[in-house]
Amino acid sequence: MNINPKELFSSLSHETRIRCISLLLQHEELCVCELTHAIGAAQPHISRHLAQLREAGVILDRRDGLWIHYRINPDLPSWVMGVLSETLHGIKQEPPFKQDADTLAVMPNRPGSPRCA
Amino acid sequence: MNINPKELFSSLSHETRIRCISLLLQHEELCVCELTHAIGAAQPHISRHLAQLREAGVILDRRDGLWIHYRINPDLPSWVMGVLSETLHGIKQEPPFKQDADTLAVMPNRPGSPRCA
DNA sequence: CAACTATATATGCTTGATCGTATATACCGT
DNA sequence: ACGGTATATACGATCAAGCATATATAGTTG
Repeated sequence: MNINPKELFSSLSHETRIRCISLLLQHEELCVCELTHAIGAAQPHISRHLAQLREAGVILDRRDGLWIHYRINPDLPSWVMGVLSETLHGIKQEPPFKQDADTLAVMPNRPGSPRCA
Repeated sequence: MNINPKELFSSLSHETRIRCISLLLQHEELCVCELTHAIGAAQPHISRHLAQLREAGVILDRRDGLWIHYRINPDLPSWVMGVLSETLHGIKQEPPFKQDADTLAVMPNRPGSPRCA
């Protein structure tokens, strides 16, 4: 796995994309409808930004029936994982990131069984 | 000191700006002519990108006669410093960052006395 | 296979970033 | 005050990102 810093930081320079990454760092795997619900934006908006993160190699997707589950790419270089976890640590209690996590936590009818607490 | 992640990552999503940050993380303080020489770009190009980093709050400047010395803002939140040092660790041996550091090391006629090794 | 759900992509448009060059500002030495 | 050096900003043009809406794809269920 390879990624250069400009690509990485560009992929993170949009609030929607940071919100997705923040949620994915806290949940291992999430499908588009969960991200869409938590963030409260239109579905094509979320999909477009997830596609950018996927193209940058930051996240991976997995189809499961109707749902497509996204997760952080586990093969990212360790410095990139370091950047992401420093960021999560710095922002997860701040708006809108905290609210996103809370909204997701109480989301009804989530597909599949939640994979982590 | 406050900075939000979108601002931070936008300020880092240009190769020139990452190159400046990488050098500044290794040198405490550098003037524009040193950055210009190390990176090998036109002076207005470097100045413009330094201004963006300054406006984002990532770096500070200090005038000393003709020279303006830039440094990493020491009051950045610790997660931001974490992001920067993880990045430096990941890239400092890679091109063009390694070459920039080498070019700076052998630069003749550097202004002032170097403040660190 | 038709209707439905979840997700992705295309289209036309608007906005913002970047570039090269030219010029302005600030300070120093004479 | 003048010429020179270091740095910053302005200008006009180009290129990339983003948006909202519409539509396409893929899978599921009846």
